[in-house]
Amino acid sequence: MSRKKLTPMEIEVMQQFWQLGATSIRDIQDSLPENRQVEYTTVQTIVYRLEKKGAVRRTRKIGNAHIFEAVWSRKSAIGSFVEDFLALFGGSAEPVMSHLVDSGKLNLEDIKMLENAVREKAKEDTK
Amino acid sequence: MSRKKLTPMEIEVMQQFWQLGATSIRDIQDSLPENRQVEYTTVQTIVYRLEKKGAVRRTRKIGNAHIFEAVWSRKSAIGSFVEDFLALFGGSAEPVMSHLVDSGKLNLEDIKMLENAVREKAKEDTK
DNA sequence: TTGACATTACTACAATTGTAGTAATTACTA
DNA sequence: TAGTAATTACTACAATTGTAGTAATGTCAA
Repeated sequence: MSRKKLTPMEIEVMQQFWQLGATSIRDIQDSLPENRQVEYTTVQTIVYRLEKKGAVRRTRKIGNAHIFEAVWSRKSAIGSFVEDFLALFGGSAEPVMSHLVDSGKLNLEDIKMLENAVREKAKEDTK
Repeated sequence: MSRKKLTPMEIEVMQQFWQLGATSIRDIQDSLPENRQVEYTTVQTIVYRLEKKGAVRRTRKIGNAHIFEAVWSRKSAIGSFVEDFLALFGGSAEPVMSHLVDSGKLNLEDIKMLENAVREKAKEDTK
């Protein structure tokens, strides 16, 4: 069913849901980073759009306010983002990895953990 | 100077420049994947926008046609894409790596190469 | 119960993006 | 050199995105 894509601003709001769990629009607004403060109704619009896309849903009301929660997991959102990204640049993970190494975002420790993860996965897969 | 961001369609066209080198709009159009065929003037618009952003430039004319070439390298474009992506999801490379492992896009051989690359880089850095 | 404050539901709007049409111009061919 | 085919330069336009305003409604405290 190929879920609709999220825009950067929508992701930013989703981050808050992933962090806070079920919560109100006001709380989302308050939890945005200082340098990203926007009006209440701006957050509201984004949340409504996320709802329309199926990324969040209303769960209940507290007083006057609707409480929303994420429907899409962070993991899956990251997954489709990475997939789209890779597709755009040819489908291979290599260029991304190269960049991470070049920019110093990956050290030997990270590599070690990755290696273990890959081994684990291999074990899982053959089970 | 924080270069302007490229849209997905613009990236798609840049891919062709990176592949073909200096070339004409017609050739870009022809080289797009079959499932992405668009009108000549569509490609033209994208190229003009890329030119405005400084991502490509005109080099010379062949007959009637302008020849354009990439100004921004593939490597740097990928770099800023990855950076933006990471920033959006918290700045750490971890979630991306996890996805690559989970989706089977990284195997032990890839890891080995990464490890070497990291070691090489470490050596470079201390030099 | 009522009035103030919060929240909702709805509308707006400019910039960007993907897509393409059209008119004018250029260049090669017969 | 004149006609035609390609290319350019310019314009258009709907959908999406980021941002927010406004009017109506709901809720709670006094």
